[in-house]
Amino acid sequence: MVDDVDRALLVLLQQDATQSYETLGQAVGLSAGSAHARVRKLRDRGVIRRTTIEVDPAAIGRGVCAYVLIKAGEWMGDPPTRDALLAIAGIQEAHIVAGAASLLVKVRTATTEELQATLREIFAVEGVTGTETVVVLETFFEKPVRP
Amino acid sequence: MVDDVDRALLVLLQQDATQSYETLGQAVGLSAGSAHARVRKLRDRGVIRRTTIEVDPAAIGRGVCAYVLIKAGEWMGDPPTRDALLAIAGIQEAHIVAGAASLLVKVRTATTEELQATLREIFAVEGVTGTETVVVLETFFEKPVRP
DNA sequence: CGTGAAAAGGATCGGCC
DNA sequence: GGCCGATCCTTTTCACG
Repeated sequence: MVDDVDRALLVLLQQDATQSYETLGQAVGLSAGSAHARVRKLRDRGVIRRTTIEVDPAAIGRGVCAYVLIKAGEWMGDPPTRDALLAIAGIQEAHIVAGAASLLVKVRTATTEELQATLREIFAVEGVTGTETVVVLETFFEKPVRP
Repeated sequence: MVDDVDRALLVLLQQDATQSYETLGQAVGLSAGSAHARVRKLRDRGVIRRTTIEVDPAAIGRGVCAYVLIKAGEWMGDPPTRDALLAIAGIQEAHIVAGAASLLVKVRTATTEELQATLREIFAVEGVTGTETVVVLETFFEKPVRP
């Protein structure tokens, strides 16, 4: 389904999605046309979800990062909960998790005041009985995925 | 430093970094050339860190996702710790955090057995006195950052 | 699946407002 | 800063192995 050449292409594109198919092809021992065909198929199959840019959070007023574990008194894995969390601007990711907490969300804000406001919003969501916040002081690293 | 037009460009590029500067320019009311100049400057200033692809984790054998809170008996915010964590294949992100735990890492593996192996590797790192693992059952959503 | 080459469309640069 | 226009390069497609 995804062979070694595909994996190599994925790694290269994760590093830099602006390089030409010519360059890409040379790196994996293929012609530009073939490299292109491979990548198109990866896109069509959904292996490549999209091409994006990585933005420096601090440069756009999102310098504060925290993970919030959310405890619930009821099942919160349904669309209404999802929509309520989606509507909170400070929340960037939301996951249903196993363990003492029901949900884990990643929050990014400009200031700690905004973080506080976001926590208030989280508490206002139906079913939330408690939160535990882990504030990120520094990000050590973020590796691209190795396929 | 980053005005409204820049912010609009960042949002558009996060959604789809493959669109032409012509399209981009029309969306923000600029010519293709000017849109291009804006984006280049955003790159040069480091606001745009890089252009990447988003890969479906399940498609490349990374279907299992977990967050691990790491407790330490000593300060673990120095390069040696960083390097030790970098060397662990299953770890995708590592953050220094405030709270009961010292570090928070994001782990992605193909299977729960591999997750277990990764936890073993984490315990082998100098200074680690305990871990608390939060397994992700389902990802609700991952929003692009709104500048 | 791969290749090579032609056609179409963008990226990029310089001169100018 | 932004616009326009002219190259140059890439993406994209196609007939063929």
